[in-house]
Amino acid sequence: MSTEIRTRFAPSPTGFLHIGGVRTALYNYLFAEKHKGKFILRIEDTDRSRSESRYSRAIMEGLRWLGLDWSEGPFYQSERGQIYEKAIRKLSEEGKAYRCFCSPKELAARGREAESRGEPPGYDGRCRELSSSESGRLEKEGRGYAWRIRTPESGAISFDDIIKGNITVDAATIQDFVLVKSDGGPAYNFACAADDSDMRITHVIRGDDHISNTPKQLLIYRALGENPPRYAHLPQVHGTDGKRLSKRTGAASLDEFREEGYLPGALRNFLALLGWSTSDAQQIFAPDELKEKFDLSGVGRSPGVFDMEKLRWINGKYIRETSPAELARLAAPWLLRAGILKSPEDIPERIIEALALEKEKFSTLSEVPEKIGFLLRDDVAYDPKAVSKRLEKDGVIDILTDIQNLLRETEDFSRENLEDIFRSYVEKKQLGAGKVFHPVRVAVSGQMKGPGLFELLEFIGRDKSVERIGYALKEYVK
RNA sequence: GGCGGCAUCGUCUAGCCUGGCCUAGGACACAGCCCUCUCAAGGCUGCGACACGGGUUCAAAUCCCGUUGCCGCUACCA
Repeated sequence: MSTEIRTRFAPSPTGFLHIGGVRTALYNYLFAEKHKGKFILRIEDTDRSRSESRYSRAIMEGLRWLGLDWSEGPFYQSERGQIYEKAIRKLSEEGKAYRCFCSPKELAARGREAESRGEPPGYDGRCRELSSSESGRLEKEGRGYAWRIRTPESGAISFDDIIKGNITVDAATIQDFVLVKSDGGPAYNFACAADDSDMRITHVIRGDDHISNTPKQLLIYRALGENPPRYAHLPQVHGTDGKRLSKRTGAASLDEFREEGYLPGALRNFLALLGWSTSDAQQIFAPDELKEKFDLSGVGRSPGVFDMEKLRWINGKYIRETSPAELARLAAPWLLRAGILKSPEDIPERIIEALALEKEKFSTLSEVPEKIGFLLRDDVAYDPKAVSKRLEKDGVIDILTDIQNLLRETEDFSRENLEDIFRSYVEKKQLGAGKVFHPVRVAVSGQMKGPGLFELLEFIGRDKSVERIGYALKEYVK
């Protein structure tokens, strides 16, 4: 019988969800899904002064938006005190942890001293061999204390990382680090290992900035007498400048991507590819295809740079595959803000039609208003460049006049029929198609770019088209 | 400083474990062409990389050693 795969995402609520963290969450989710296991959410809020519940809420909302639904949790470390107390009691009884009465101030001072002497800073082991009577006396004096682990003085600690391979560290380089802080709360490594153990996590998938923590956590597992999970350390994600991803290099928090108008599916697709790939280098994945194909063996070892251009490309691909009606629903917040849409509940058919005409031109949802605005406004904004290039030319006056007359008489204003009319006119007059199409396009829309001419005319309608050509003739054509 | 990690086109990467099929493949971006009424989309072509130096071998991107560079940890932060 194979054991259930259990992964977890363990953010600390000290800020908004960073895009690197999102990728970590995604890999954990995908790995668990692929193996029909569980994906657990654990909020690491042991830093009482920096943790805020609004961040926890934002993190969860972000994960839900991305579709990374967790199967257990959220568990808050701040509510799991009994777990850590029980563990520390066991360790203390077995002599694997001890109380340290040195205050942070003293520690810092001794650390600086050691450094000035050219020695490595860090804990000097002063309280390690305190007798129980001394220890009791110090406690009665009312001195605060922290719990430290008794670390081995020699030997090798090694583990086989799924991504990085075998990693070995000399135990002597690991100090007696703090397990429980003097405020009674667990320190990171302790809370993490105690929880991973308690939650029966089978695979710890996290950023490789945690590699140096792993031996410490292994030591805790060993002291607890538990079997450690498998570890998979993901390479970091950097910005274009090679540093940690930040606002300066584009965007850093999930919310920013959401506000820019990236689709959750596109972001998942992009993030999955940032560090992972299939051997055939597939770029675009259908819904649910990621969780089938994802595999930790396809994760690379080297850090990656967040490529905004590629994200835009993927997002555009996803937008092109979205139906106009769905797209209208998704773009509603931006349309609303631009004043193009009045109510998100009631999306006019006309907006959906406009979207259908311009769909392949958006990279993000935030670009939608500016790109369909010219189709929907009543007054045409004539682009000066378009006017000078396509209207202020010889022969335009005759062409527009002819076309205006033809359109005025046209009952069937469908794109197909319009095309027939234009084609036969062009043929009859022995003109190049562009010679006719371009001025009409500008006269009717004010722009040089846009949908195909016949779709454009059909969309605008006969009366408006005729009227606009008349206006252009009067105002712009010489 | 110590310890650990990483190193293929500008970017994401395939290949590395199990040397030869690699005159190093794909994707984004960029350039050109095609399609075409414009802009896109799409198609095609091009540009473009094994960090450096030694070794092992008939043969190295792939194995070994060293150098360099970048990153992380070295907290009673997580």
